Amino acid sequence: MDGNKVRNMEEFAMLSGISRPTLSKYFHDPESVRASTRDRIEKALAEYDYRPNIFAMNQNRRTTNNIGIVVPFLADPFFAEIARNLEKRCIDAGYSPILFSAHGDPALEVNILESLRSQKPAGVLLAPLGRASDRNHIEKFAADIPTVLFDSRIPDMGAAFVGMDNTQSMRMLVNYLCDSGSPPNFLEMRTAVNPNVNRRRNAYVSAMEALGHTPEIVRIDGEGWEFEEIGLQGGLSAFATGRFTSDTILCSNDRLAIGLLSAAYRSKLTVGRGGDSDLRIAGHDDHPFSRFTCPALTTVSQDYVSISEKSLEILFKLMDTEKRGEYASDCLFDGILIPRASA
Amino acid sequence: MDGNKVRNMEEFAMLSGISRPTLSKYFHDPESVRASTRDRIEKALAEYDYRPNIFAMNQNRRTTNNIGIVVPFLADPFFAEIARNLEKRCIDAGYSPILFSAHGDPALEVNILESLRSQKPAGVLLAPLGRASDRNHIEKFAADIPTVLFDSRIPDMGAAFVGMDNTQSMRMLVNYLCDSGSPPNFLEMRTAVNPNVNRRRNAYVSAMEALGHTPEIVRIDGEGWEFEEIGLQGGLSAFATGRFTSDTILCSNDRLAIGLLSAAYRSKLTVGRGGDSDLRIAGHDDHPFSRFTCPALTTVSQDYVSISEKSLEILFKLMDTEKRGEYASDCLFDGILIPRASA
DNA sequence: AAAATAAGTTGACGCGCGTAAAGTTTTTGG
DNA sequence: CCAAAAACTTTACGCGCGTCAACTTATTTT
Repeated sequence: MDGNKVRNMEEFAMLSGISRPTLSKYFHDPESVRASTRDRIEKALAEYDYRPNIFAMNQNRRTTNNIGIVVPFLADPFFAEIARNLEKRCIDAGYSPILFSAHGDPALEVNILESLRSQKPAGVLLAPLGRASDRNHIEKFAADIPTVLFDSRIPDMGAAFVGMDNTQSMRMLVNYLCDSGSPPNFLEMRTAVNPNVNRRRNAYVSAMEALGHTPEIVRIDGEGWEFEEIGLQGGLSAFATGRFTSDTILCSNDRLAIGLLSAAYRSKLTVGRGGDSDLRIAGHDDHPFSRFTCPALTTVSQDYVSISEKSLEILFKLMDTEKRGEYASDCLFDGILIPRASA
Repeated sequence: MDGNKVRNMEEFAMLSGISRPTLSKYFHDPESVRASTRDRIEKALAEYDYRPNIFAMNQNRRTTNNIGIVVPFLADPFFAEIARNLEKRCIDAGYSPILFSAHGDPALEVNILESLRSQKPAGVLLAPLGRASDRNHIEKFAADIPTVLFDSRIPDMGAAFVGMDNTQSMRMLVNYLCDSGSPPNFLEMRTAVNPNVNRRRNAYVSAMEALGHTPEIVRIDGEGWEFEEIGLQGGLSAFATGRFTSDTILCSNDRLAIGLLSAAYRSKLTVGRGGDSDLRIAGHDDHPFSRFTCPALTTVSQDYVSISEKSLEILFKLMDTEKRGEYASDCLFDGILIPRASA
């Protein structure tokens, strides 16, 4: 391009010899104009430096082509990874993803939704904070703007949800652990951050009972989203005070398990499924780092790809349709057991 | 609020009894109107549901109050963490951060800068991909929009940079390792993703030579940003073929070290600074997970807080001033040695 | 209390683009 | 080849807000 900066569409219309309404159509959807016209426009585009003013564009449109992606805690690689997946898919579908993290703060989550509102996004993919979320606020938001919740379900909410079947996955883990060694204790934080944890605990209990074992839940202190640190500190004190009644410990998620692995190491306890180890430890989520822990962590894989794919599939339907509520039913994926060296 | 949706500023002016130009001033800067007027406006704001249309607001402004934050790879918790820091500071300063990740893709990085351009951000904080970045493009961008580069310096670029002093930090690490045991080998990827790695290697070499030791560099194969996997695979094969000439290995960054720890574990090599261990391993960056590896990783801390603080401080100056170039000099922070159990 | 200053009001125009209506040209299809 | 359909052009208005000029009112200053 000449580097000739073109001020506005009017001027570009002059220079390109195409009328402004046609250009407007083109920029909204290049396929909506005749191929020959498209060629002429693109030739001019190559010659002159013009890009439509997005603010003026969006001012008059009811919705933009932005898609909001909101996660509760981006410093958690699990969410970073799924956000990456979602972003890529949005771009491929011709949308502009805008990424937000609530950083574990419910007030910030509300702020994000508010500012998202004024962005007039075409749709929003929201992994809520969970327990701490302002349920009412989210429900109103989802009523106004096409929204798909993922990862963490909020009970009794009439919005679309995509996530994993915690009951299935925990049962599978419990069965595996009982098959291959002693029945596990369940390790969780005293204050559950989201409903997934509750569901996992309940699934643990019923899976244990179904096998005729007595469930044993160990709760450790700690608030917030620094799960590894909580797992480490809680693990150290639990080992020191002998709170575990089994040599096998099933953690409510991988990050807690990573902390617990660290606690075991520091407590000179060996972890592994071999008979010569002191402990077996398993997690849940197939966190990106779980493959690299020492030993590698046995876990259940959340299928990032399927979840992000399905989330967007439903969101696009929601955006197309006016009949919301049609997709309000949950879409749950089965987890896949990832047996590694730790259990 | 009544929930009375107010369409536009005109209507809100009627309802509140304040003239539109004054409202406009208020929304641009609440302090710019008299306290009594401010009170009246805020009272009305509490009563009616009105928020200015951001698209119409930004259309006529030369810059918005958005600040772009661009990182090369958000699934790396190091960047997630620093992004969190930057975001928070932006919000506290009254700006709206917009977060982007290039996901390791140079083309995407260019796209991000392009779309950022049309967002008219007040400023941009950019951690470039590094070697793969389109240097020219970034330079032009920084010439037009107040930009502070961080983490990865791009050589011969007349833009402000905030980062750490790799030379200092590596020298410190080398000295520490040589003091406490045998001189280290240096482990790096064959294809450096960014200039930091080169600087670290050179610093390693000169620090070793200064101590009268022969530097020994081990390069492993692998492309992209999946450093842990590369460290694991490269480590496994390096251990198997006996490529290390020392029992102490200094990795060019923590993520590589995490992979190497995993490789050592799988190769039945014990890691630690005790005399009874087979290996010592150290990293660089104080990655959020390095505290939880088994054993915990000895490393050099990048001071997230100082870096993000300084980056924004310089950016704000850049945004205020027209005299760019004044802050073009590098601002480097010293690393802090974090000795842990691994070395 | 009058004069000087600061703050607010009224009225009007412009930003860049969406979009509708009416007319013209091009393409398509029988 | 001609009629119908599709695509394009011209013209014009509106969106919500920024901002300027000229004027009026409220607050300070001496």
